[in-house]
Amino acid sequence: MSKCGCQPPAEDSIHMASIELRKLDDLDHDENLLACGILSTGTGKRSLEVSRIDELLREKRLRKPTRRYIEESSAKKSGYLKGREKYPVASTKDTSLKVKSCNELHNTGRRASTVIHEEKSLCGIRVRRGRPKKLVPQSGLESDKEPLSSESEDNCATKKKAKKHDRRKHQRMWTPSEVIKLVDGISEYGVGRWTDIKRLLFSTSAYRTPIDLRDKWRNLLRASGAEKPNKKGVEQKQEHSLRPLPSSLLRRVRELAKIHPYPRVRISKKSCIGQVAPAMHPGACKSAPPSSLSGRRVRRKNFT
DNA sequence: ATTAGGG
DNA sequence: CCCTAAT
Repeated sequence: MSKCGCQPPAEDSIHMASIELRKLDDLDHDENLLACGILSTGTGKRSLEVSRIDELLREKRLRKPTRRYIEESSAKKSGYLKGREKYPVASTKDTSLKVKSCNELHNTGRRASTVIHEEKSLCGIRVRRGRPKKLVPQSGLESDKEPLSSESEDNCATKKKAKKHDRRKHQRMWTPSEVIKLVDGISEYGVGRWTDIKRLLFSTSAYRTPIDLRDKWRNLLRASGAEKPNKKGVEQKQEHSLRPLPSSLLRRVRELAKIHPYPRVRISKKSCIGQVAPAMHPGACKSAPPSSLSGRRVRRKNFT
C-alpha cells in the first residue's frame, strides 16, 4: 500500500515519473517520489527498485526541465489552448526592446553577431502573442469561439514549414463568425475605431489586436473588390479564394466600403486642389464626427 | 497610446 | 502577420 498516494513503480514508472517531473519540477516532489517508491516496495526486491529509481533520478538530472519545454508540453497536453496573450501593453515593450536592439546593432556595426544572437533568442521567447503562457481555458470567451467549426486554431498556424522565415510567425485563420463580428463592429462604430471594436467585440479573443482587425478589414475590402475600380476596363479577378466568403458578408463589406472611406480618399499625388473630402451622409456613418474628436476615447461599459 | 500604410 | 512613421 502506498501511503503517499504514489503508484507503485511499474514498468513505465520512469515515464510516469518523468511526466510528473515535467509537471512540477520540484525537488521535494522528487524526493517524495523516491520515498514513496522505497516504502511501497518494502524489503522484497528492493535492490531492483532502487536501481530503477536511481535510473530515474539520473534521467531527471540529465535533461533539465527547461521552462520552455514545460510550457509547451503542458500547453500541448491541454490542447494548446486558445488564448494568446493579452494583446495590450506587451507589444509596446517588445517593440521598444527590439528597436533598441536594432539600434545597438546599427551603432556597433560589424561586431553585431552577438547582438544578433541576443535578438534571436529574444525573439524566441517573445511574449507578444506566441506564448500561451498560462492561459485560462475557454471559460469566458465562448462568445467568440462559436461552435461553428474548425477552430483548431493552433495546428493550422504557421509552424508548418516556415521556421526561419521570420515574418509571419504565427497566423490564425479568421473564422466566418469572426469576420461577421468584425463587419458588424465596423458598421456599428465605424472604420478606424479598431480599438473600440476590439474591446467591444473581440474583448475575449485574446489574440486579434486592433491592428489585426484593421488588416483583416483591408483584406476584406480587397476580397470584395470594393477597392480600386480600375480605370481601364481591366476586370478584377475574383481571386477565387480557397475560403469563399459568404455572399451576405460580401454584400455587407461592399456596403461598408461604400460609406466608409477606408483607404482614405485617394488624393492625387501632385495636386490635391480640387479634392474635397466627399461629405458622408450623416446618418450613414457614425465615425469621425468632428465634434467628438477630443473625447473619442470614451470607454464603453465593458464587463470583464 | 492608436492609427495608417507598407512589407 | 509584422514593422514603422505619423498623429
